[in-house]
Amino acid sequence: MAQMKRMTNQRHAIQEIFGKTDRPLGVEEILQAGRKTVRSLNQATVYRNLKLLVEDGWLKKIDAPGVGPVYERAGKGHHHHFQCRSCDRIFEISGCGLNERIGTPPGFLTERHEVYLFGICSACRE
Amino acid sequence: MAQMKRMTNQRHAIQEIFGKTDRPLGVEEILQAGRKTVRSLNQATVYRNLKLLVEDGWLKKIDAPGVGPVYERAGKGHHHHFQCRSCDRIFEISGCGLNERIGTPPGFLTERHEVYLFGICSACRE
DNA sequence: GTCGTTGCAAAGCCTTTGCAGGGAA
DNA sequence: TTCCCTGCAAAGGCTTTGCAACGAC
Repeated sequence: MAQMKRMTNQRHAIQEIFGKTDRPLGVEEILQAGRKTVRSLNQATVYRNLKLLVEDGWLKKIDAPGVGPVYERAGKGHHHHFQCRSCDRIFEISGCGLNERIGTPPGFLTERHEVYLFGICSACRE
Repeated sequence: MAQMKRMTNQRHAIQEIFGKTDRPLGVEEILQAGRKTVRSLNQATVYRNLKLLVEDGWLKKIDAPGVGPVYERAGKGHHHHFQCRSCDRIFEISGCGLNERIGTPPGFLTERHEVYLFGICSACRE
């Protein structure tokens, strides 16, 4: 578990952003949104806080294929993600629909899985 | 489509590697394996040829979460991948196991999907 | 006053690119 | 001979790290 011993304006600003979004956010989005609250907010600070918040179990890092890492609140229950090939944004999708038993090779042990859907989001379809 | 106008020892060495493996390979693995045939093989050459072979439709690039990109022969039919958290190697798994009608949000259009299983491969379990 | 945090700049990775020489056709 | 391709080194993009100043408690 991380230190997280002091609450700063910067960290508070970053955490607040995740209360106002329903989709995972990338580093640059977080930086831009955070600067609306703390104008001096630095990239390195964002990286450091994201790392701490992940270690602390408050955030979850998602490595969606192709785009960089995105972050969402941890503890949301089992779900997967949709990635728009037009705007590159990631969206949360509910449910799972995967039969895990299928395909695990003999002798292998499957512990978890991730499903990514790719396509066009509703905003980009219009 | 790419140029690919001349066959070089370097490119031939890289292509040959994919005839001898049953799992997707990363850049470093390809470089090391290729140097067994062409000792002067350079990283930049590997990157350039991988890009050309993907554009040419001979290879497929897979962005597995967490590890860097890996490459496999194209045209293998619909399948997904297993990633070992011990050795980080990626394995091909047959079949799909995904219920197609899962969770695409209203207004979204799903065009394709990827499934990643994570766990321990048989070699690492021993 | 402590010492965790921040901003800035430098340093690290990984990947791409510029360039001159080399080799396939 | 042509000009695509390679090796090398430099440059890019993203992320991490060192360090002095700052500020939460």
